[in-house]
Amino acid sequence: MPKVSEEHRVERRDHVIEATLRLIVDQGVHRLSMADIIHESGLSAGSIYSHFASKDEILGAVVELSLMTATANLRELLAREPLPDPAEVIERLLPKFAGASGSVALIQVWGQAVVERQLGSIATTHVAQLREAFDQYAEYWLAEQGIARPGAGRELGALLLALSQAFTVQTAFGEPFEVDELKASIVRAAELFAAAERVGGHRG
Amino acid sequence: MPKVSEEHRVERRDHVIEATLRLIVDQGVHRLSMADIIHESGLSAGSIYSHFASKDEILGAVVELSLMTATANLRELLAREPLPDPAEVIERLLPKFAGASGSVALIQVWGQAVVERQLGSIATTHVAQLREAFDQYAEYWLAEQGIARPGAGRELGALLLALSQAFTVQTAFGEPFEVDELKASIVRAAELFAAAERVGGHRG
DNA sequence: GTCTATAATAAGATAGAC
DNA sequence: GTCTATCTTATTATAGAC
Repeated sequence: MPKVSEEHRVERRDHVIEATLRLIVDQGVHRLSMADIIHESGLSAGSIYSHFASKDEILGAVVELSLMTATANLRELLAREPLPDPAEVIERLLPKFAGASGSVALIQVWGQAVVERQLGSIATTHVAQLREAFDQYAEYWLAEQGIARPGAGRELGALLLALSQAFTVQTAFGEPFEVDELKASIVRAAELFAAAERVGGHRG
Repeated sequence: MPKVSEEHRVERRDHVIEATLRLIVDQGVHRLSMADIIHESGLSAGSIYSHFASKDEILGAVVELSLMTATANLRELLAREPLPDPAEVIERLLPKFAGASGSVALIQVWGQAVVERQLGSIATTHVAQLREAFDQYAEYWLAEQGIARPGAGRELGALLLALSQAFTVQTAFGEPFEVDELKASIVRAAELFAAAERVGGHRG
């Protein structure tokens, strides 16, 4: 196995993937052409096609990277001491690009994943992992609040994942959404959840 | 003003818009070609171009219709007696197509709106209206629960709008999301909100 | 208004030299 | 592996008859 060559290969692929991601943020998937990717990456057509079989393969790699990034970020947050609060977790899920860019990219990625079989199955895998990470975070966070009811973590995890999706949508849109208001909603929802658990657990 | 002609015009436009929407649900915006629209609508190229200046104009109309539909549906729900519960409201927001299709279309529409200036401003308007309708629904619903604190409607409205966005994402994806779990989250969040208001109002 | 046929261009992918 | 040049097909939009 030639090691240098392998490193080079990965480096080149990442370079192309990131150029593509930038383009998607700027102009959207539906205006994305190979000519754009060639220009933005600074590589040539021949070079790109020696690393990717097709434009679709590049898109697949972009989808995978985007979704993996969110899960990786959440896992990193899970390991922090002290544990970040729910609003912070959701805010730091997409730091690949600053501000709205990560959200814009992710929404485009969703649009692809929802419509293309192959991308959809990639997405399913990563989303399941993201969900697990959220459940675990919720469990830890509830434990800090002195709550340990089995199942509570999963319930709050579901809510937080849902709210993180809303966060993605709203930051991508910008106007007329207000990020601070949404963050307040998230914090409040989590607090209400914890308070209710503290008082009486989940009433059926 | 020739009335028949005007009706005809609107009818033809709607026909094209709905054909386009079907295609978007099936194959996504990024694979949408005029040839597809021509075939799916059953009209000819010449006919379509006599009603729309360009493919982009068709897409704009699709975006506008999709977003208007959600607001219109919510307003209709607002007028119902008895008032539907939060989970039902969110579920019935996108009944234009049954099941996941409405969500799939809407996610595609978001992807477009987030990236194209012109579509973005259309979206901003409609989203603001949707938000207002949600606030009002929340106010009514809280009133039914015996809660009338000024501002409470806006707070719950923000939460419900956010959760409706998550609902759109999750129904569009399908696996591994579970709609019933999300609906349970929505109901529970609303109930916790109401319960907290009943006990002590919003603590700062 | 609507149709068929087609012009003009854009886009994905490959060939072949280095 | 990488480049330039190019092939081939798709694609948007229009022309002109009816």
